Amino acid sequence: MTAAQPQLPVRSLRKGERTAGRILDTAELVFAEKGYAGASLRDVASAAGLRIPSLYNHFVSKEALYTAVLERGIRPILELLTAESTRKGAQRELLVARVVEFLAQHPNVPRLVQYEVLAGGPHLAPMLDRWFRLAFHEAETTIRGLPGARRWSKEQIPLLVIALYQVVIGYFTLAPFYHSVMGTDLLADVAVRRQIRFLNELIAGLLPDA
Amino acid sequence: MTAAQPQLPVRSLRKGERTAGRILDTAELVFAEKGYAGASLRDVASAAGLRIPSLYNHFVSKEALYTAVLERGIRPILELLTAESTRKGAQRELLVARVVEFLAQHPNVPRLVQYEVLAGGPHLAPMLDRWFRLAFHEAETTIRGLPGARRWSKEQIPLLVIALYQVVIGYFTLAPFYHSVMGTDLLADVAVRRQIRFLNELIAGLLPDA
Amino acid sequence: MTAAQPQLPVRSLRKGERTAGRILDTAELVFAEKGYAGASLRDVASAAGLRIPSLYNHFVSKEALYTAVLERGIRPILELLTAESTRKGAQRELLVARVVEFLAQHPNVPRLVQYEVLAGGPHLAPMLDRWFRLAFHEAETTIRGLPGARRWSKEQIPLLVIALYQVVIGYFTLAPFYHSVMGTDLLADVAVRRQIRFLNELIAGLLPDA
Amino acid sequence: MTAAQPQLPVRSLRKGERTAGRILDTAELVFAEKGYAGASLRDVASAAGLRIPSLYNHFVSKEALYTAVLERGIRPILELLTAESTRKGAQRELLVARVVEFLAQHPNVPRLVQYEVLAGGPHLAPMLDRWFRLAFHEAETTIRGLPGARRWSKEQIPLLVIALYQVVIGYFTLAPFYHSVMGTDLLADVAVRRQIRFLNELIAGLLPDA
DNA sequence: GATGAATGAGGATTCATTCAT
DNA sequence: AATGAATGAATCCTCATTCAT
Repeated sequence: MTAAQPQLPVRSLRKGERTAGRILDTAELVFAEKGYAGASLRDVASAAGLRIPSLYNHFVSKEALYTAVLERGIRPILELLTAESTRKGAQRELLVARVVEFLAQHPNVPRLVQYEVLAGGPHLAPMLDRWFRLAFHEAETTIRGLPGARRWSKEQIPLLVIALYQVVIGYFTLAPFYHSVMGTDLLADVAVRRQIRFLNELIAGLLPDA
Repeated sequence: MTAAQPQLPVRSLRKGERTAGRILDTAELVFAEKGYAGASLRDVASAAGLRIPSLYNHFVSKEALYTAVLERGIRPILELLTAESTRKGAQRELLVARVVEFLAQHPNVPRLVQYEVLAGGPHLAPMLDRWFRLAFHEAETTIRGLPGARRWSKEQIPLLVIALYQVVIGYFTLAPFYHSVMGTDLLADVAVRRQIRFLNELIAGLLPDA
Repeated sequence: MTAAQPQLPVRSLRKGERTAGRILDTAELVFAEKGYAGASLRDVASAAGLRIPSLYNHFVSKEALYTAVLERGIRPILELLTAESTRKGAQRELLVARVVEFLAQHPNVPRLVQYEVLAGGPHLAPMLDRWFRLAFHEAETTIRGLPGARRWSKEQIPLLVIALYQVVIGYFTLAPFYHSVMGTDLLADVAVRRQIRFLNELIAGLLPDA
Repeated sequence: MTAAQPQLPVRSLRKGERTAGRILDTAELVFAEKGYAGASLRDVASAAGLRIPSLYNHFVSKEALYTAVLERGIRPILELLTAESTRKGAQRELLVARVVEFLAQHPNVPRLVQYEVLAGGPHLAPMLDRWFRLAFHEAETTIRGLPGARRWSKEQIPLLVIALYQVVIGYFTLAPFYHSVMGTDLLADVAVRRQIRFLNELIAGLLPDA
């Protein structure tokens, strides 16, 4: 507050901000595992090394914490999409790779989104709404501009978008369950790279360049 | 259920069975909407026109009711898959159509499955386990036997199966949210038929016959 | 439910109704002692010999219980006033006596009312509102019709009503505190009879008949 | 407060004392509105433009703050009574006027007192105890010495005191509620003067000089 | 078979208080 | 002197479950 704190580095966070970040991290994990209804503040607090009331020093309610988690998780994807949407279509392979790589590093996010979609989410995350509309419209127009899109009728384009969305998101959504049932860890590095390659070939198959 | 109840017409069910069925129906809806954690017996009971304790005359616990709902929802798909798996590969288009048609008529089922998969399900539904393994292995071997499979490497086949699974299931999972956000009802008859056609073309595109 | 319960006497209450009544009784006491904010459901439950959740089998919330207590306490006075208001003015001594006797037998009621008045009550007890308006208007017109009212100016009548209200109610409101501080029990039978006599003389002094 | 702080002008208060005074002011308001149980330190702090922990720099606990508010509110009345009690009986009209005027300028005080009386106060305000005993005894002996007291029996004198107490205090206690229900502001200047006149006439009626 | 009543366990949230800064 | 952060205790309330009717 006074000018007498000179050497405080720009990057450093105050204690409260660090705690809030830690809460966000653990809450993201808990919500991604159990969904909003299934997650209790007790889970979040104990995973964060706090008592329940302490959470209220950083977030005004369970719901506020949840939406904060959601916002923080989704915003980067949003930015990725809006940034990439200005580029030329030829770089669409890169976009898929980037999104998948981000999701692979934040595997909680697709789970949060899936839970939210299942719950009918909008009332909990109005921003999800925007994102969906944006992403789907964006994808549709992008695909329509591709030469390979001639294979699909006008009404099939949205179905293609939905399908791609499910393939991309669902891979991560399914991962833990797939691991426990089939024994294969889809989140391992090799697996993710393989999935990126697969997705590119899939897209190439569905939207051939020539 | 057995023929050993002489003085009742074959089709008729005892009152208790009718009530149990009604409970299953409403519970399926409630669980599909809110997931296991988010659904309360109060929701189920009031939707069924009963008081909570009455549920216990038909199911020993919330969990038992839930697994009964799950079993009843999944069994037909299981039977569909095992029955179809004995047929020749040329009929795979039919299989997709049948599965999708079943899901379209029971749109709660894919939602139940998705919630369950997200929750890490096995401990709640041991039968889901069997089904997954079976379905995925079945699908893999079926695909491997197709001529169009040459396009995909051995390691990509499971990814293809996962992708197809997500595309089929996810269509219904997403439907309510898609409706509320985009205004299009994916569960309408036309939409479902369009999706079946789309899926056949998609499969044809990914696994060309020649 | 069936006609097979013949000898059930009309007066008898079902178990649930008895319990609800008991809860109302103890809640009245607790709320009268501590006010709405100061009373906890724990107090009420343990005084009623129940656990807290059981209260919710009979009242949907703390507030609902509170308003039920308030209604039950105030209604008889309301009826007393409306019934008496049709009588001739000469019997006003009787009215005071009746009200005071009722309050003496239900000493919680004036305390509930006082707490409620202090808290600004209306939002908790919309019926209190009606009662107040009714009682004050009633009293004003009654007093205006008396010969002794000539002593007071038009603007003083409401003040007289307020004063009488405070004297009547306040006697019981003050009783427990007065007892603990001065050692005199204002709720004892003799004391109440003395107060009735005093009130009549007071009224006679303020509104002399001739 | 003491003259021993040379370099500060006599009237000025240190910053801390100013803050403490502000806290007392807002706490008085909050406690008068909601009572001790219904008021939270959050209410007090935010009304005072502070955060909760800051209150503890000035008062060691909620209870200490409360009793400080009570003391500060009641002391002037106490002083008024003890000072006036030495005067001659003929000036009793002045006494009533002074008390009522003080209460009109500090309408929170009668509310605090009423809440406290309802709650059975002594344990929270041992000083209230003294005051009550003093005030009631004082009033009794004063009244007994008046010529008009012959109308009342020995046992009725305390009842008369109680009645007068209720009339004086209750006017202010009722004011906010009366305002919201009847639309008349009893705390307005005219209303207060009218009440003073009314009280004098009331006393004159009950204790006629001749 | 249906239900009112009762309850242990747990839900989110508020509160008064403390302490380090 | 002011406050952000932390917390034990208690708040109201919901939940799944049981039992007597």
